[in-house]
Amino acid sequence: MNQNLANYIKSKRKAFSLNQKDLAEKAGVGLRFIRDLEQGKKTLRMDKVNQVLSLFGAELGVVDR
Amino acid sequence: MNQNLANYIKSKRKAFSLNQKDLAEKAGVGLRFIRDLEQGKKTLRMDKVNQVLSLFGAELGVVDR
DNA sequence: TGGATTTATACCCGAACGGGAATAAACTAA
DNA sequence: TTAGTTTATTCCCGTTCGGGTATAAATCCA
Repeated sequence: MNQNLANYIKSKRKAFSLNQKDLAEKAGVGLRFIRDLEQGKKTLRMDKVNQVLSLFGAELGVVDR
Repeated sequence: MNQNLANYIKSKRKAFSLNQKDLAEKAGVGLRFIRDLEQGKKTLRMDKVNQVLSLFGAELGVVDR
């Protein structure tokens, strides 16, 4: 799923024609975080991830594996 | 959604007749973490949350808001 | 090909997560 | 009630996340 999360963010970002820096600013997180996120880092903090997802009308939730 | 995550864990835990201590041990996380989780703390680390969810065949994923 | 833009990697460091333990509170049963 | 179990609150403290920055690598066009 982490690959999915990373890909979701990456594709959404590109769909909005944003670069990582712009996305970081819009989401209110650091550039480093966007990079960790798009590279599938697994130890991210949920609240920060949700800050980014909310820009795209999404959030973290429980899904079946 | 955080309330949902908290409630999901809590109801699953009870469905398996586990107390927080047992769940913590089975998931390989600290008791403090289970408590933070069930009380809806938003700044949890994704990997730790997934450690717990995997016991119930679930995981964190992107969902619509 | 070369220059500009974008992305990736590496470092420092403050802030806070999470483990563990102690204590208190809440709940249940006898 | 009282004892026993479970859950909640609070502390110390090591580990690491995430911001910021600098540098390198990759990508994109003209």
